[in-house]
Amino acid sequence: MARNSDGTKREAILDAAVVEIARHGYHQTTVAMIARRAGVADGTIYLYFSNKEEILFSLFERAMGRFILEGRSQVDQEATAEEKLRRIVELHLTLVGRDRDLAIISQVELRHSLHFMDQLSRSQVGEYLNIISQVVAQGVEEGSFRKDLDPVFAAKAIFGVLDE
Amino acid sequence: MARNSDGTKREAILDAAVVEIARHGYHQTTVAMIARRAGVADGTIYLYFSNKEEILFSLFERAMGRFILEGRSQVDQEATAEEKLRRIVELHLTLVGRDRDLAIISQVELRHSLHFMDQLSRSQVGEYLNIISQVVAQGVEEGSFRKDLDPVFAAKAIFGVLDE
DNA sequence: GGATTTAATGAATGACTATTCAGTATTCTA
DNA sequence: TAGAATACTGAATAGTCATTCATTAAATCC
Repeated sequence: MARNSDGTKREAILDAAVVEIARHGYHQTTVAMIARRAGVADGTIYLYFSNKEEILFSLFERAMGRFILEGRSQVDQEATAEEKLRRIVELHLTLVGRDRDLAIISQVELRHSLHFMDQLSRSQVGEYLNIISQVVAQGVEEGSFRKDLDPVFAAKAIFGVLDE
Repeated sequence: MARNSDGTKREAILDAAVVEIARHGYHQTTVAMIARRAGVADGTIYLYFSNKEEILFSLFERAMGRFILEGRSQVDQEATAEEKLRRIVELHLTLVGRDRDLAIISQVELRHSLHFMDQLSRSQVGEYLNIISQVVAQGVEEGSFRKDLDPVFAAKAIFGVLDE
C-alpha cells in the first residue's frame, strides 16, 4: 500500500491529531489514538514525524502558516495602514477565538517547552511580526502613525497585546 | 515518626504540589516529585489523598477557600453595593493574576474532567456566587441597581465576565 | 514498660504507552 | 514481469510512574 509521497497522509495524521488533542488534551492523547483516527498503523506515524512532540509542533506550524496566508491577503485588500492594522486585529481575534483549543494548548502544553517557542518564533511568528511591522512602517510613512515609532518594536507590542 | 494528625503534613504536600505543578505542569509532575519536595515518602501521599487527581482538586479547593475568605472580608469593609462589587472585581482580578499558573491549569487540565467542575462548583464556586448575588440583591434594594435584576443570574454573569 | 493503635516508609507491582523493527504489501523500473 | 525500492504494518520492547502493601517507627493507653 505504498501510496503516499505527497503530503496526503501527513495531513490526515495532523487532522486526526487536532481532533483528538482538542478532545482529550495532549497528554491524554496516545499516538495509537491518532493513528486509529487517521486510519494508519501506529508505526506509520513515525514515518512522518520523529516523535509525538513533533506532531504538536507541526500542528502549530501548519495553523500559523494558514494564519499568515490569510493575514497577507487581508492586508492586501486595504489601502491605508490604519485599515490594514484594523484588519489584522480582527483576524487575529477571530482565529484565536475559533481555535480556542489550539490557543489553550499552546499556552499550557508548550509553556514548559522553551525549545518549542524558540523554534516556532524563529520560523513563523517572526513572519507574522514582519507583516505587522511592514504595516507600521507604512503608517509612519503616510504620517498617520507617530514618526518616532520603531516598526519592529511596535509590532512586538501589538502582537503581545493581541495574544493576551 | 507518627507525628501528624493535624493538617500539617497535608498542607506541606499541597504546598509542594503547587510549586511542582506550577513549574512543570500537572502531567509532568510525578507523585514522587511532590513527595520529595514535601519531605515525605511516596506512600505517605496516599494517606492524605486517594490519588494524584485528588491532589489537584484539593489544590483548587484550598485556593478557592482562601479566595472566598478574603472576598467576604473585603465586602464587609464597604457599605454600598456598588463599592462592594468594585472590591470584588478588583480582588478577583488581582488573585487570578497572581495565581496565573493555577488559573491556566484549571482551564486546561480540568477542562476535560467534568466530574471535577461539578464537584468544585457545588462546594466552592457556589459559595462565591452567593457572595456576589447577595451584593446584587443589596444593590437592587438600595435602588442603585435595576430592580428587575435576578441576583443569582446576575452573579453568574459577573463571574463569567471576570473569569474570561 | 508492654501492648495496641496510628503514622510513615519505600521497594515491588502492574498498567500504560512511546518508539522500534522485522516482516509484508505496494509501486516502480527496466 | 522480475527484482529493487518504497510505504506500511503491528506486535514486541523498554521506560515511566501511579498505586499498593508488608514492614518499621512512633505515639498512646492501661
